[in-house]
Amino acid sequence: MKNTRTKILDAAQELIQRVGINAMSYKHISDTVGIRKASIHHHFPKKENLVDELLERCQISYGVYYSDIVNGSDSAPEKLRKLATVFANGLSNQKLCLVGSISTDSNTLQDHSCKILEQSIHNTVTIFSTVFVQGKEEHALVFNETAEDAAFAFFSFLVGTQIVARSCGGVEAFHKAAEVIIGALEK
Amino acid sequence: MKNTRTKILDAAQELIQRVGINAMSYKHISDTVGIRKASIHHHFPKKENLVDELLERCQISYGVYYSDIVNGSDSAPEKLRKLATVFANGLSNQKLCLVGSISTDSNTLQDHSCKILEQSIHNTVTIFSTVFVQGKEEHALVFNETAEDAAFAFFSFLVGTQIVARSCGGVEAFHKAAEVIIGALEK
DNA sequence: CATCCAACCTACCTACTAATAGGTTATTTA
DNA sequence: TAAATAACCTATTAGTAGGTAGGTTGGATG
Repeated sequence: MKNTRTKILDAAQELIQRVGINAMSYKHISDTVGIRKASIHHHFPKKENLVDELLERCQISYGVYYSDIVNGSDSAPEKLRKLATVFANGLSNQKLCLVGSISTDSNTLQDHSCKILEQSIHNTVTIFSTVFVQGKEEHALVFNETAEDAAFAFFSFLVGTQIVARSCGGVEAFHKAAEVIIGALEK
Repeated sequence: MKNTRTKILDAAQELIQRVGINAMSYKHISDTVGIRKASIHHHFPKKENLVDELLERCQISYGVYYSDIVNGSDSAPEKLRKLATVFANGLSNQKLCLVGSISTDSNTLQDHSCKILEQSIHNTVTIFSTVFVQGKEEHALVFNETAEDAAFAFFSFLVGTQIVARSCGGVEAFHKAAEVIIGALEK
C-alpha cells in the first residue's frame, strides 16, 4: 500500500500534467487523495516544497526510463522513435511531460524550483545526447552542431509537439510530426 | 492614442506570454493599465471573452507577420530561419508565443476558446506549410510526410524550444537547436 | 504506565479571484 | 436642450488560494 506522502505526490503530478502548475491546488489534491488540506501542509509545508520534490522524483524515475531506451541495442533512429513514443503515450492520456508543463509556468516559480527545473532539463538532454553520439558514429543520424545541441533540439521538439498536438491533431499529428523530424535527422 | 480596450488586450497578452493564462488576472491588468478591475469587466464581461478576442486578434496580427516572411523572395531554409528568429525575439523578452502559452493550459479553457485555439494553430500551420511546399519544389528541403505535417512539426518545435530554452539555455540554446532542425531538413 | 512523536484533524486567517450591482461622469445624438 | 449611451467608478459578493494554530489519535519507545 502506498503511503500518504507518495499518494500526494502522485496526485499532484497528474494534476500538473493535466492542468498546469497554477491550476493545481492543495484543494484538488485533498479531494483526490481523500485527506484534509492541512494534512498536505504537514507533508509539504509550502507548495514549492511539493514542486521541488516532484521535479527531483521525476528526474530519477524518468531518468531510469529514458536510460533503458538509450542504453538498449536498437539503432539510433529507432531509439529516437521509442523516446517519441513515451511522449505520445502521455499525450494519449491528455498528460504533458512534467518538465514541459512546469517550464511553461517557469516565470511564476521560486528561484530554487527554477534551478531544479534547469538541472532536470540538463540531465534529460545529457541522457538523450548519447543517442546522437551513437547516431553520428554509426552514420545513421546526420546533424549540425554538437550531440548535446541535437539532443536539446529533439527534446524541445517532443515537449512542444506534445503541447500543440494536445490542442490540435492529437496523437496522430504527434506521430506524423515525429516522423518528419526523425526522418530529417536520419537522412 | 490607443483606446482602453486595446490597452487591456495588450496588457493581457503580455501577461499571458510571461506568466501563463492562469497566473494572469484582472488585478494585474488593472495595475498595468491604470484602470479599475470593474472597468475591465465592462469591456470583457468574462475572462474567456478576453482570451477569445486575444486569440482572434493574434491570429490576424501574427498571420500577417508570418505571411510577410513566407511570401518573401528568400529560399525556403532562409524563411525557416526568419520564422525561428521571430520566436527567438519573443524569448529574449521572456515571452512565449501566445498560442503556445495558452495551449499548455488548454485543459482549463472553455470549449469555445479551445475551438479558436485549434483554429489558430491550424491557420499558422497552413501559412508555414507554404514554405515546405516551396522547399520541396526547389529541392532545398527534404522531408517525409506532407508539407502540412512538416509545417506542424516545425511550428511545434519552435513552440517547445521557446518553452524549454526559457528555463534552460536561453536565446543561444534556441538558435543552436533551430540550426540543428533546419539543417536536418535542408540536407 | 508515561511520554513522545508522527499523522491527521477542525477551524480559522489573510489575500486574492472573477464577477455583479448600482452610481457618476462625459460625450454623443435626437 | 434633453435624452441616451458608453466609459468608468466604488462597493460588495461568493468562492478559492495558500497557509497557520492548536487539538486528537494511535503506535512506538523509555
